[in-house]
Amino acid sequence: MATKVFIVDDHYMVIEGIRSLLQNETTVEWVGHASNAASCLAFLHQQLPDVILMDINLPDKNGIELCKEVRQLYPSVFIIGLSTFNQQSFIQKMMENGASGYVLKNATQEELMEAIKTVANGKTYLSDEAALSLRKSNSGETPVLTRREKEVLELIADGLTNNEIAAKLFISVTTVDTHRKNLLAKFDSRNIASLIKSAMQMQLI
Amino acid sequence: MATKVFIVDDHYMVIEGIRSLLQNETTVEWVGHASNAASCLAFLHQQLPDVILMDINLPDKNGIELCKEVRQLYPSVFIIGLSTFNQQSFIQKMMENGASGYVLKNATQEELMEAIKTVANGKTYLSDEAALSLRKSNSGETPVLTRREKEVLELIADGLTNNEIAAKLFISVTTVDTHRKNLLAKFDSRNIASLIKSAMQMQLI
DNA sequence: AAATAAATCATGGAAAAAGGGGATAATGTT
DNA sequence: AACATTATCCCCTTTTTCCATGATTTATTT
Repeated sequence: MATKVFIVDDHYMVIEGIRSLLQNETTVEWVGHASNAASCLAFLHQQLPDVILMDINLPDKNGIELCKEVRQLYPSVFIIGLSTFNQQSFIQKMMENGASGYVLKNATQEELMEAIKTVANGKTYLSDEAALSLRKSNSGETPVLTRREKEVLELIADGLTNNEIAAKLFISVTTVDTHRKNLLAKFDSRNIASLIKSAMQMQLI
Repeated sequence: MATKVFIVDDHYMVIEGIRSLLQNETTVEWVGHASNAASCLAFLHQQLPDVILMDINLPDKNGIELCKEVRQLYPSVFIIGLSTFNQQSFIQKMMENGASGYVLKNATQEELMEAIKTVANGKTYLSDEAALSLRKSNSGETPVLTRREKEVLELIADGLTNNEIAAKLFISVTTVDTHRKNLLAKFDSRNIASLIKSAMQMQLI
């Protein structure tokens, strides 16, 4: 029996591309597509595919959240993350939220088919590039922030001073200062300017 | 006679999508595709299309530079920028470097066809979203920086202090401080943290 | 229960940035 | 030549950040 595949992507050209790649495959059945999270959920209410190819950038909700929701509601449906960029943070978050695979949009037909087949069998598929950039990120760079640190970081980036942050979070200024110091250490930055730049590049803000 | 169209995009799925969208069109002839700047230039050496659909993110060179080069070498070839995002800065730069149009990757078949037809006739085509975000950027926000200010901004973002920047640029610290103050004013920021965030969002760093 | 990690608070001092004011030379534009 | 912009320079004050060092109370995990 053919594997039922559903696509969620807001880029018409990508949907067309995938459709064209899959149309000659007999082991795969295209059951439909959605261009946003809402219509994806509506579709799943009617019919369940085996595998969903899901873009991480959607207009109404980000794919990472949608991934989590779908997995909770329908544990039998496996999800493959789909993205233009192979950014560690995205791949990681997607996998943490229940995705079974990750494929870049420059994947070949063979790669895509292998991903679908692998994931449909309950296994995990990572494209070579994605696996590489995951390993790279785990073996260095991207710091792991605590909840509080993230919170403080956001406020710093919004231009608040330590005093203002302290007032806002109902904590002492010295505590904010400590968080700030820890942030600088974790990012290996000399000052807030370069810290913000790094954090933005790593998509942490 | 059919309009000869060539595609430069490093995403296989997008190429497939466009090919599929164009294959039933009799007024358009698909003459080939390239997945990077180098092989695009190699192709043009052999054969000249009427219109090139060009992604702005390419592995070896960014589409903006490639656009400029192609227009200088082959003024008869018109270029349509192609991108996932409708970011003012990209659209603007692409148009400044000789592109005749800009289309988002979520464009419909009709939109794409209209863009190709319009551009092939030597006119300009901007997708609605692109035109909107261009107007938005021109009518506010994004500050215009001088050469020196940009230079200083980069160094600040790299974590250098005023003293270090002064030493590096062979100017006085007070001058650097003035540039800093002007930057803060232009970005309407209270401090460097929020300035860097804004500048990163506006793709100025 | 013990160990680890996270969040909290503190002191004191040096360095840097932010905010206010003003001024002159060099370029580019009309 | 007149004007506008850009780049350069200076002083002074206050605020904020950065740095070093240390410590206590909550979670969280083993």
